[in-house]
Amino acid sequence: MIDIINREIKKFLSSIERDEEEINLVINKSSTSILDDLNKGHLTTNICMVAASLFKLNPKDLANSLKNQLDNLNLFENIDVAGPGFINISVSRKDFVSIIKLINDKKNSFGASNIGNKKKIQIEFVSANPTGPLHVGHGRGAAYGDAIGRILESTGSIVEKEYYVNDAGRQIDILTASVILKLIKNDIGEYFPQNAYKGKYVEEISKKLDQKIDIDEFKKLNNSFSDDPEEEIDEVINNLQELNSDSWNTIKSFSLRKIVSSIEDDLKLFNVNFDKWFYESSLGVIENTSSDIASAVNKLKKNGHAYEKDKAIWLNTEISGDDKHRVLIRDNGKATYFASDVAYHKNKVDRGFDQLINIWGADHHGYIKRIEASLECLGTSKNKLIVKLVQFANILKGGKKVKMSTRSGEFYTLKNLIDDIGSDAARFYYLSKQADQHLDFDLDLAKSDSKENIFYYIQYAHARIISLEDKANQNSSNFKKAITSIESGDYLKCDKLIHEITKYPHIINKAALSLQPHIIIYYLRDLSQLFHSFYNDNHVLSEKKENVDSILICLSAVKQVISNGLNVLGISPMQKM
RNA sequence: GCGCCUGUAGCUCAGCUGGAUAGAGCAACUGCCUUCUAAGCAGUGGGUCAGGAGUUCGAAUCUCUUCAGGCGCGCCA
Repeated sequence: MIDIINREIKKFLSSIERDEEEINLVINKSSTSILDDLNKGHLTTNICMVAASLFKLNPKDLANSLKNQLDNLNLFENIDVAGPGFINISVSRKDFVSIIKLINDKKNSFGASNIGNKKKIQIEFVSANPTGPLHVGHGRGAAYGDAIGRILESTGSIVEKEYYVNDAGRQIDILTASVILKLIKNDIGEYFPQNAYKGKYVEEISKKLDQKIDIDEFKKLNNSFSDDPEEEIDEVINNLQELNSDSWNTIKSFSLRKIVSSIEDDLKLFNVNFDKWFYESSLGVIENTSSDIASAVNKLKKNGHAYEKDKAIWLNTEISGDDKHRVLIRDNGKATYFASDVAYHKNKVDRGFDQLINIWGADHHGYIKRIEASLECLGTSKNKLIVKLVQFANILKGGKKVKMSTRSGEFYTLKNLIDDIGSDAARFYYLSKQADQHLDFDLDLAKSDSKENIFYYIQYAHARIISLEDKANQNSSNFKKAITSIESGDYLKCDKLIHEITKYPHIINKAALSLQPHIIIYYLRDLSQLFHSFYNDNHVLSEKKENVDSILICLSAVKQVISNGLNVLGISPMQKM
């Protein structure tokens, strides 16, 4: 219906003799949409006001001529010119209620579209260092990345979800050292460097190690190290590596494997599944000229964006407005983390994605410009990459912030959260606020049984409809599959609900285009609120037979929309509460 | 100092590619369960959209500026 109106608007605009460019501008700046308030009609367009301001015409005059043109189509029930120049349109009753049948026919696929045009999109998210369990901060990135993946997929994009495993850096050496120190703790008097990982999981990994690994050499660990915590941990790492490099490597890869698989397990519990786990180490080392990392750096050197200064290799990142040049290869010959990341992004581009989406913690925002610069330097538009920042989440328990630092070892993990309130509620609350804004995640609220707990409020609507259907089936099983009394206009009390479910596909499209899952949550709350209100005002099963038939079919569409909305967020609708 | 995010009701937040009277929930106060799930519904009160200036027929929304809060500014990862 909106398409028809838009076509007429185009015709209308061409009739006022303006060049095509101007007309397109008007079309882009205006919008034809579903009216918020059903009392005003079903659809609305602000086109006349936009055109009036651009063409210096009177908006009401424009609106009246457009109204006449639309009237002549004989398609609509009623057309009003309202306020400063809105055109509000009411469609026929038959068209208005047709959405019910459409939803019940399309079922799970209602709301799906092809606006994504089969674009190949890669989303990289979570990508937490594999040095410990995921904490609640990572959970937000996981929920967000996975949700936009689902939304984009349902709107016709081809999505690949990827986790980048930082397995090549110093952090893994610290982890390895931590595990070894736990192994030999009885021989070295419980010595433990300040900067080593102290969490319980470290000891658990050490206990799972194969007994046959030779650890005797490690017991000869020096007994004095630097007072500086950073230097201390490096000295310990070097010392351990020298004592037995074979065992070191074995323990290192074992620890990494254990951590990655526990991260994977936690994410599965959270209903997040990655298509690919990409290891930083697979980019190779700079010394190997055929490695990804060497070829990326060489390409940058060749095309003049990278240069040598003070024995280091620098990249000129000013192309994207970065404020200083960045080091790729240190003066000691080792590649920086940035160099790996440049190579990684080159690798992604080479894999042929149309769009890359990175979801990063907000503390990485300073990093965006240099990565964009590296893409430009490698001959790829920086527009190929979208970086979405996820702000921190504070977890509140009893009104107090819950700590989450990895080093100290004591922290509230994502797993703890899932055990506490369940994966669905956790995902829901993570998604309930725009990702790039601070979130206070109140655990007491997530468990509470009031209307303030929107998660249950929405689930309750879904469960109530199912329960109503069950009751109806017990009473009598021969329901007509027809909405006769709603269509005829005999029964009007579902109209607000019908109007609301009409909006759903637009909501999904909006969420997809803006990468904002929270839009769906607020929509579902509004829909649920309309349902609860309807449910309280009307005792469905005591209505006369034709009405009951109609209402049940309508509510089944409402149920379907709630279910689709939750599913696209990775949340399972509840059948019973 | 520079950069990014934020400031909307007492509290937690929607609304932001400019559009109709700025919305929810909580908290406060009133009502509604011998009938389909009260984790529900209906109602009342509550606003300098942080302050100021500008652009516009029209600004919570765009621009500039001030103030306040969070985060980031390594040859760390």
